[in-house]
Amino acid sequence: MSVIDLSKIPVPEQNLRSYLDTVCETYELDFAAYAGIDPIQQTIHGFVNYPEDWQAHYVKQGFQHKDPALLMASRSIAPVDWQRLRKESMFEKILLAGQEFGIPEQGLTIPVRGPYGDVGLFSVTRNCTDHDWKLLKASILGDLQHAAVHLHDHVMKTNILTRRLTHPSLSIREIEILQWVAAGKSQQDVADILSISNRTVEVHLRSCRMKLGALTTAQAVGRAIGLSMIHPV
Amino acid sequence: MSVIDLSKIPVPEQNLRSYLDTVCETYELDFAAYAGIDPIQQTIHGFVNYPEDWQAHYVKQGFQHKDPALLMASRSIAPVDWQRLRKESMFEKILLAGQEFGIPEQGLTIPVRGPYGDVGLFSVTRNCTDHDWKLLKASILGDLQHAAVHLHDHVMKTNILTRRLTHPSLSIREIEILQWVAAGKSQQDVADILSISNRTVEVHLRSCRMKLGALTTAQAVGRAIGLSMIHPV
DNA sequence: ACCGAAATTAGGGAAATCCCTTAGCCTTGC
DNA sequence: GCAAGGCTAAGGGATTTCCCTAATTTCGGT
Repeated sequence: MSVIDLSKIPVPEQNLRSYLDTVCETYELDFAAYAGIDPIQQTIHGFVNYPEDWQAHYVKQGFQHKDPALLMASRSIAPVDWQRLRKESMFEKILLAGQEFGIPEQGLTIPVRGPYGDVGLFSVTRNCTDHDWKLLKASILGDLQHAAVHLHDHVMKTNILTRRLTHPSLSIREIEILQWVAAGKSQQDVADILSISNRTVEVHLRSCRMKLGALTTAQAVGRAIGLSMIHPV
Repeated sequence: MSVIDLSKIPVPEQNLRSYLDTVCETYELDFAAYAGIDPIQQTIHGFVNYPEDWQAHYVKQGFQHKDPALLMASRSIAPVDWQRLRKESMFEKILLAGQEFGIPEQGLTIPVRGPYGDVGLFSVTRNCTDHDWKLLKASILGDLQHAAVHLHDHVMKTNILTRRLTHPSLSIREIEILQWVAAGKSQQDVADILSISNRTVEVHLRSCRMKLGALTTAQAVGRAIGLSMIHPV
């Protein structure tokens, strides 16, 4: 449950954190942050270009699990402007704490989702008036949205979050059978569909459970979906 | 600042079609289309400003279930340029069929996901050379991304899809029990944990299955995870 | 305050799954 | 060629899930 600084992880290409810097420079922003939610463990991994001390304070207080900006954005399709959160006490608290570290009041969090329940939250901040913020936002929102998608796509492709999503190796047959079970078929149904014995189906399912470390078939289905090895039907 | 404010568009669906027209005019595009995928029934609802006859032909052929542009975009985070699909025979077939109705070769499909497993696919097309398309794309991709997000957000906030999604409202008890089952607990385990009868647990699970339209508990777990109602454990 | 819909609680019996075991055939890799 | 692992198949018995029914409680609406 700790925030991992992805910028310290060796990435074949460019340092992701410097990408945030570039975004800030390009769009006249103060800070930018990316937080990726691991769809399996529900942990949050992030990298930011906030000041180190604010980052430390933020994590120490466990703000990443309470921050209304992240919570609301993780339930939203459209970007969430922090102005809409001002009435919330928890947000006020975080904002107040952030002021001591020079964190601006104006901000915006953009959610991006992938097909496997993965979520990326891209936040940017700027110290300015409400009016200026509105103007700035309107002019760069499209680009920020694009940047957010690009960022999350890149993170998911460079195995940072997905590394553990591909490891347990079910055989093709096992995945095939588990997919049918996830589609609501009984063992006998699957046996008939695949023209094999229901006993055989059961052996494969047991193998699936063992490999996935699941106690029941239902749990195995859940894990396999969480691991994006099969899809919910 | 060429982004269109979707929030000012009235509710009825006919106006969404006119929004597509507006997008096309603004960005010098020929056609635009939106397709929303119901995560439960796996059905596709859409509206387009393609010619009526192409639309009819497309649906009649069942292309919405085979179209590589839709399939790939529904598994992608980033937008999918149709140029990347040219090698696929099915795409070639659809493109060839579309040519008779004046459907351009250049196109782009942008996926947008919501927190409930809902997916919106926003496609635009333009008849031009590869080079011109590349230039156009680079200049408007951010805005299109933004438009796609607001389109899907708007549809989800007003449309039938939303009703389908918010309606499978499992009770707190049902979610609690399904979450335990997803964690590998048996009915009796859950009964002991919650200090209720295993019969009661079973009834709740049956209710879960019914509400989620699932045939088996394993399928219900899968769907609930797909809908982010519970988490894989 | 009352009614109805939904949630929560169970029991009994039928059906399916799960576990342990053995075993032949085929492919892949060293 | 041989070993390892995947796919197939099966019996028997214990456990679990599933289906039908039904009582009690809770809660929003008139």
